[in-house]
Amino acid sequence: MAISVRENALDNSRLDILQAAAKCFMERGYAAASIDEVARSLGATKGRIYHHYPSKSDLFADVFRVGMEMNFEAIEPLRRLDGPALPRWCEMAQAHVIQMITTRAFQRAVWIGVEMHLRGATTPEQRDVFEDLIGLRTQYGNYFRETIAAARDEGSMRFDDLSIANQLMFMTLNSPIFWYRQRIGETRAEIEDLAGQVVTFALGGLGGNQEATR
Amino acid sequence: MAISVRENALDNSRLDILQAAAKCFMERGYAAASIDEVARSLGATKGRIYHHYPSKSDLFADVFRVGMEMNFEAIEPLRRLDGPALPRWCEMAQAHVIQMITTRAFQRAVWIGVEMHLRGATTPEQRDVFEDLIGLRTQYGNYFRETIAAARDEGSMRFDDLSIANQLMFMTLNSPIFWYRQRIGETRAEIEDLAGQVVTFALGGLGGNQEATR
DNA sequence: TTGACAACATACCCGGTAGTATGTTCATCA
DNA sequence: TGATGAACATACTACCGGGTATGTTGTCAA
Repeated sequence: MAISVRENALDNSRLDILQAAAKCFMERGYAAASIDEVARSLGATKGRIYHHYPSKSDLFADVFRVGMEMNFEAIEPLRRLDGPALPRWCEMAQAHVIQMITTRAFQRAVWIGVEMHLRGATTPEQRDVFEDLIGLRTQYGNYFRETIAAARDEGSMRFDDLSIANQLMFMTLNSPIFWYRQRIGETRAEIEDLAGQVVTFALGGLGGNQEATR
Repeated sequence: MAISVRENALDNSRLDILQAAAKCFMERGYAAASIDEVARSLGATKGRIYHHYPSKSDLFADVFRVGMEMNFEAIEPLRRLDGPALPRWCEMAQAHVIQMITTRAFQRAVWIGVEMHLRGATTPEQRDVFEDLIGLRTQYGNYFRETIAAARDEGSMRFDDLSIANQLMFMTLNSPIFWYRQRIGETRAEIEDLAGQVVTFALGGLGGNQEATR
């Protein structure tokens, strides 16, 4: 059908914009990233972007949303696994870290958005849209929070305050968005090994029983 | 002496500016923070700030520098302690986290500066000044890096890649600059307990022998 | 007492950027 | 085949914020 082709083209065009925007937001931050620069990196002009998004804020929000949607997709099948919480957490954490690495630009934008919200660096108009996105992020975070709480109850993790533990865990698991650099010719196995080291660190931090999973 | 009084007044004036600037940079980020806003939070105008600093970039650099100087002061006596590396690391880490909490605005600015450098979001003029500051930060980081390397050699820590472990450790120890909120009537003991949880997480992440320190 | 200078405040310029208003082109459809 | 609208590009405005040029006030030194 012609319509589906057009809609597909539309979606592709929007996806291109989103990817370029994510990269710019990652490289410059929200305030310093300009719409002109996003357009220039696409070989286009502002007109193209403002045709799809009413404002810079809305463009950023869409990057945020798509980033979170990718995260949900990545762990959705894992969080429903049966059995003890510890191996389930390991699977979820590993998938999360790989997600941070492979969709780094989007995840960096998510981080920026969360940070802006925490700092209150949002205008009243942004507030409503951000509330939704932060809600998504909180829900996603709760999946992990519930899992480590269960693991603690099962005796396979040991930590004091749940909120603090969750904070520190995410700080660790998210950290590749800051320091990861893509190597030329890097294999999937190398990325998984890297992610494994991050997960191992987080597991240790949560007082996890290393022997039980190795 | 009259001169020393005047110089002292100068230093106090500059310190006020630095504190206000650190707070603005923390709340808005480098790009979004404006000189006018820093001045306004001091009940002053731009003139005062540009009298002491030639540019926004130099003001930021001074915040960065002072933040790092405070860090060095905090761990200098500890890093020279004799004995095994593990308890020394615990002391250093605890002091570091408390530093992150008590001088949060400055440390947040340090983070912003490091991030800008990593992203290459610096102008050629900023480059030279930033190189110095990043050097300070690297030197500081090496104190910890050497300590955990020693601890691993001594068998009291267990991790794979030293660089990654150091990255993840700092990510954990620095994280209060993002999520810590001052509570009214909070005691020193409560802060130390909070810091203790952060240090414990990092220690576990580094494969530290928990029993040896408790 | 007066000249000089530090420590600001005031007023201004100007480049960059978000957002808008208006073309332009091309495909689709009646 | 002509009309219509999507998907952009072009040209423009408004404003904010870094930086500067200049005025003002108080202090100290000779």
